[in-house]
Amino acid sequence: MSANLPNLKHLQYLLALYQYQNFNRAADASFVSQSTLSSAILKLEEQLRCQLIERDHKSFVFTPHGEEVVKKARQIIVATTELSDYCRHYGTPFGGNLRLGSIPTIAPYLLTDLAEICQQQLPDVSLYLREDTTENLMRMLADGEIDVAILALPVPQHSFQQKVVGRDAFYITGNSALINKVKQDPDYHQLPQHSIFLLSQEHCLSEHAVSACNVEDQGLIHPFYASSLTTLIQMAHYHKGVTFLPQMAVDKGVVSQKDMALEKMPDDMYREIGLLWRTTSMRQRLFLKVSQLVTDLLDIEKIHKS
Amino acid sequence: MSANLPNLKHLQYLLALYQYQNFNRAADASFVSQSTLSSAILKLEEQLRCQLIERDHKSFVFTPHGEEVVKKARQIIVATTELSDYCRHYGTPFGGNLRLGSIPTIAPYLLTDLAEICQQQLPDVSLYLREDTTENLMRMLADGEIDVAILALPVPQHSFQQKVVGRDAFYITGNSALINKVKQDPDYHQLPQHSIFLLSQEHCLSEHAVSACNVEDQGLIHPFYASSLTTLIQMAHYHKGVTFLPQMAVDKGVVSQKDMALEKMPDDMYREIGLLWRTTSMRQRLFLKVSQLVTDLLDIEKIHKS
DNA sequence: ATGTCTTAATCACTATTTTTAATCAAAGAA
DNA sequence: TTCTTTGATTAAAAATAGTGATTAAGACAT
Repeated sequence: MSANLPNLKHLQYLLALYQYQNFNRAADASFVSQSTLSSAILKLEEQLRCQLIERDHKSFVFTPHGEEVVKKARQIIVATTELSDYCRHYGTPFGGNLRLGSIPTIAPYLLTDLAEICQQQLPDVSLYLREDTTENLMRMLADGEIDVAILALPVPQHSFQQKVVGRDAFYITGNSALINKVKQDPDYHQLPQHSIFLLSQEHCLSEHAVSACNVEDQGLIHPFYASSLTTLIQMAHYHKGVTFLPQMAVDKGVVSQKDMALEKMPDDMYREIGLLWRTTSMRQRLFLKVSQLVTDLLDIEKIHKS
Repeated sequence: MSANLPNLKHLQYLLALYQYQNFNRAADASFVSQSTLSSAILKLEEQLRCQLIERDHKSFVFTPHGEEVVKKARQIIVATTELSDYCRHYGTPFGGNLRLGSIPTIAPYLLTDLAEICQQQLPDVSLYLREDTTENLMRMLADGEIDVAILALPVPQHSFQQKVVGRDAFYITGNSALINKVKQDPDYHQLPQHSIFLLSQEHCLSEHAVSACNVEDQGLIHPFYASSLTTLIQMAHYHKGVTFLPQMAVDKGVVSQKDMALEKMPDDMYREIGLLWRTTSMRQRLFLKVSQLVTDLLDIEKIHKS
């Protein structure tokens, strides 16, 4: 019935070749000789009965078909690695490496606390942290480069397991006069031109803030976009404008300038925080535990606040 | 970085062993000797560093952990088989074997037409049909035993790709006097005790019909449940009761008794028909084509009807 | 008790596959 | 030119998979 399936090692070599686009470097990275890698690819092509790369005497390119095969091969290797890891840590489900990714508007304010709590509650887990954009983290999650992502929801269509771990309220900060104005009448359109400062496009926080406050009007928003929360605050401060901050950043005291006002926004303005992992992962128990820890963390901050 | 992954062949042997629960039979089914299979399992256990089966001198049982490994191994083998199939039929995306499953209240009325249209529109596809319950078909889909399922929606939580292909109206048929009564006043509670006949539990049609008509009242429903639509009709006929039929069955003339009335139910009483396939499949183009064919089929019947 | 089955594990051996080191030919670069 | 870098090729070595025969241990009938 089922046919002659390719060798997993060969699929790994294929992935390395795709990554390095060079036989020698791919071979080095795989700790095998160049000829091993070369013949593995030939063997794969023979076995699958289709051309994966187009050879051009000196160099090569992947065929469109070859790229599809790479994608699928990656899925297979990820799944098998999951199996292997699962077995290696059987008996200690709350152990092993945990590669966790988060976005720049969460990571600095949540992960230090999380790391500390993990060390207490999950002493056998080795935590590896990674900070990147939502988009990149999703790719890394799919490719098995990280195990869990902590993101601001909602996240574009995906097929991961998702667990909501809490809400993170929005705050408005900046020039006291402007803040007071808005505090009395929460209509942002009364603000001066270019007085709202935002993070650059790739940060989902801007999106959330804009949609939460109905300030799509480009005139209000300053055309220069900051690349981190700290520069964002400094910009708003320097130019006497306002900006939006998530509660977890506020709690960590990112607003230290004395002449800056800070107001919590209405209760319905918040972002949801969620944990994501591969549906196929075999470590759901650990991830659920971690999501509980994060939930507790967010709750504690909230209680502490009130 | 990534470890020493198990051999796919070994995983296949493990699946065979799980299926047959016997080394000799599993070895035969895998076309290898018993010693090969035995050492493959040992090798796997050594490589994964965990016990998969508990040996009891003469026989064995899978450990709970071993069963988890089997599940994951099945995923891996399915994915790799998809890869292999995809390559084998590269260039002819509308070719190859198509193993399609459907439920007993759809299959007999839809699949003959579908088979005919497939032969015309997809001459290079070899269609294999399979009839079973929703639950079993979902398992078979997950395990790669079939490629697509045509089911009545909604289907319990799942992680398959789903495409709605049409609506199938409900009809009521049976004793003319009862049907007339209901026709004038669509309250089913006026019907005599035990006058509503249904299919047995495992057919989702009953569920849909019951929830569509609000006849949860057990008194109305006859305690004997039919196991197919034709026996269902005969039961309703013989006992002068009524029953519900899907339009596709009606269109195929399942109600031939002269003294049986047949009425279409209100427009909002229908079941949705959907195609499901593995999200991981590499043949989405084919499946979308097939779902289009089914959509057309259901539409044509509808037009033909009106 | 005794012999016969059936079970999975083990052993010595062979066949196959994978990997290697060394070499080759082609294309650029210095 | 000469040197380097590219991937392919070769033959030999190493690793792995597979085989048949054998073993040990329980099940079961006589």
